[in-house]
This record gives sequence, C-alpha cells and structure tokens, in this order.
Amino acid sequence: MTTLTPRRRDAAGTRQLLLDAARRRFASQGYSATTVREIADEAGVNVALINRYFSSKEGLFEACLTGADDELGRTVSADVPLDEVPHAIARQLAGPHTGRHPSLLLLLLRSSGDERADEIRLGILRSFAERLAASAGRPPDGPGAEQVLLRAQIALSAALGIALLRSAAAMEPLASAGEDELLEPLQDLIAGLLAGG
Amino acid sequence: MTTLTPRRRDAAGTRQLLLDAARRRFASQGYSATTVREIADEAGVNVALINRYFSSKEGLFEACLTGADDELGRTVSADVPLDEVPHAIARQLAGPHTGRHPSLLLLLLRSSGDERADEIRLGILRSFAERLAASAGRPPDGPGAEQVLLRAQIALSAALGIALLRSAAAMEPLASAGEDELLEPLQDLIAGLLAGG
DNA sequence: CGCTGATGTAAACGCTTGCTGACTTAGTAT
DNA sequence: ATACTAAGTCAGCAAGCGTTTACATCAGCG
Repeated sequence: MTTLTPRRRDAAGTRQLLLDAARRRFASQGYSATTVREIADEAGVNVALINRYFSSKEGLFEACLTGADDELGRTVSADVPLDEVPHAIARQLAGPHTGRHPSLLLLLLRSSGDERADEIRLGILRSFAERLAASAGRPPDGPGAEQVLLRAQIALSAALGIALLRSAAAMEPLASAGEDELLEPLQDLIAGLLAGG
Repeated sequence: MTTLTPRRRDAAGTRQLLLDAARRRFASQGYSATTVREIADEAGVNVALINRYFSSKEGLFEACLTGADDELGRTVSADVPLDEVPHAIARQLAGPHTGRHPSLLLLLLRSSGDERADEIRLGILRSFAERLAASAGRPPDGPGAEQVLLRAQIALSAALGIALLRSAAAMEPLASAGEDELLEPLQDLIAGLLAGG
C-alpha cells in the first residue's frame, strides 16, 4: 500500500498550500499588489514552486478562480427558493468560515488584466446572477426577462459591494456585523428588488 | 499685467492634466496596476513632473482622493430627500459625464495600501453613508440609529458594487444600462432597504 | 547498493518599477 | 541683450518584480 504517514514531500499538498495562500492574498490585496514571494512565504514554500506547479503567477490566479468556481457550485445550489437567498448571502458574507476563507466573493472582484482569467471570472459572476434571477421566478425568456436579470445583477452587486466594504474599508458597523445582523436588511433589500415591484 | 494668453508652460494646467489622467487610470485599473509612466503618457506630460508636483505616486493618489472629496461635496448635497436618492445614484453611475469621468465611485474602492490615503478614502465613504442615513430620516442617536446606518452602508455597497460590475466586469445588461433603466430598480432597492421595514 | 524521477532549494537573470539629479528651454524683468 | 527663475526634459539609478537555471535531496525499485 502507499504510505499513510504524511509525506515530507507531497506535491498535491504544497500545491494546495499555495492555492490557499494565493487566494487569501489575491482576495484581500488584489492581483498586482500581491507578489509571488509573499504567497510563497505565507504558504511556507519555495518561490520557484509556483512556476513549477502553475507555470506562472497568472496560472496560479486562474487556478484560484476555477477552484472558487467549484466551491461555489457545491455550496450554492441551483434552485434555492427566493426566501432562502438572503440567508445564503449572509452566510457567504459573515458565516463561520469567514476567518479562514476571506469571502470567496472578494476574489471574483479582483482582475489580473489577463483576458482568459477575466473570462473565467466573468463567467462565474454571470452564472451567479442567472441563478439569482431563476430564484426570482424569472422565465427563461419573455418580455420581463431582461429586467429581472438586471435586478438580479444589482442584487449581486450589493453582495459584492458589502464584501468589499467590509474588507477593503473597515466600515463600521457594517464590517463587524454578524450573519444575523446582516440577514434582516438583506431580506428587505431582496424583497424590494426581486419580489415586490 | 500678467499674461492672458494661454501659457505654453502652465504648471497648474499640467497638474490638472496629471490629476485627470491619474484618476482615470487608478479608477479603472487600481493603484498598483497603474504605472507612473502610463499616467504621464496619457496626460501627455513628462514622467518626472509627477514627482515634482505630487512628490510621489502616493501623493498623486492622495491628491486624486481629496479632489474627489471636493467634487462629491459639491454635487451631492447634504439633505436630499430620500425620494431623490435613487436619482442621484443613477446619475452618478450612468450620467452624461460618465464617459469622461469613469464614475468617481470606483476610485473610492481602490486602495494603495498607504495608511493616510486609506483614511481619506474611508472618511469620504463614511460621510457618504452618513448623509444617506440622514436622508432616511435617521435620528442622530437613539435606539435604531445603528440599524439605519448599517442599512445606509448596505445601500452604498450596492451603488459601489454596481459601479464595479459595470466597469471591472462588463456584465450585461447591467453594464450598458442607462440612467433611466437603473432608476426603477434602485428606487425599489432603496424603498425596501431604507423606507419600508 | 546504484539508478531514476519527483520534489524542493538557492542564486541569479532580465526587466520594469518609482524616483532622482543634472541639464535645457521658455518666459519675464531689469 | 542679459540674467534669473519657473517649467519641462533626459538618462539613469537602486530596488523589486516574475521567472529560470543549475543543483541538492528524497522516495521507490531493481
């Protein structure tokens, strides 16, 4: 059988260490303000391994995005009723995992300037907005479809903006608001934007 | 008397050229992704003048922020009724000036990492949120004051998120939505978040 | 053992960055 | 004209960047 003791040399393990560290840095500081040496230091790993495992800084960033895509696809299911949407957003913004993973949403706002990476990023955001529109009972097409999608994108904007204001600015009381404190305002926001009319 | 003909060497003029170019670049690409040579080229001015007039890249960024502060104080008055807030936001996001000045709001989301600059930035954002809370009929203190301020900050988050999604992503139909198309959803959002309850 | 491929390390490469100092040019007053 | 100052130019520096190359070390296997 293969070894059960943690290998001192574990390619997949250090790869993951790099991915985690990179995601934290990219999310909190943005792409170009983050240096590969920072990432390597935070991961406790040699700098050259970034290029070995991900070809380039760009490649590492893309890997972070696709990883975020997978995670988002797992946690946020497709057909959640509109009532549950505020819960999901509040959990994503201030859930118990927030310490370790500084809001996956932030990463989706960071651009590297690279075209391919930006396509991935925009693709995730688009599908996010479309799922939101579907939850709002949007018909796949029809007269009001565009309006509902627009409103879903605005709701997504709000979630992303909150993530940014909590992190990049330390705007109180928003920055310290817990999951439950965010829930009520988010419910009213979603209700006004996607349910009422 | 002093000369009335436009001087070919005009310190105040080139200073303003640099400020305008810098604001465009910083807003659209962020601080660290923007190089001083880019700014100088876009302004049609020699690179060294940035350091002459603003001491450093950081100084130029701070000057952009204080300039944005002045402009915001002029355009957005203190006591606008809540009904007018959606108009003001829609105008700021997609008004006729949007081509030249890529949404002042974007600049307020860009961090340079410098402490002083970030204090200025956060100060502008805070006062923005407080004006919003005041429009929502918030009493200066009292039991519900914190909640109203939190909701105002969430409304501000939405505006900032929209600016970001229109620019950094090119998310349709949000990115191409005009002032009038944004107005209705924003009215519903503000109504649900700050008026209703 | 000795060999081999995978994993990690160290040092440097070439390039871009923000910034500087010595210089030239334009405008004005004497 | 001459001298003086403000405004703009130019070449280059030191530092930091992403990346690469050459080397060391370990695991697995005959």
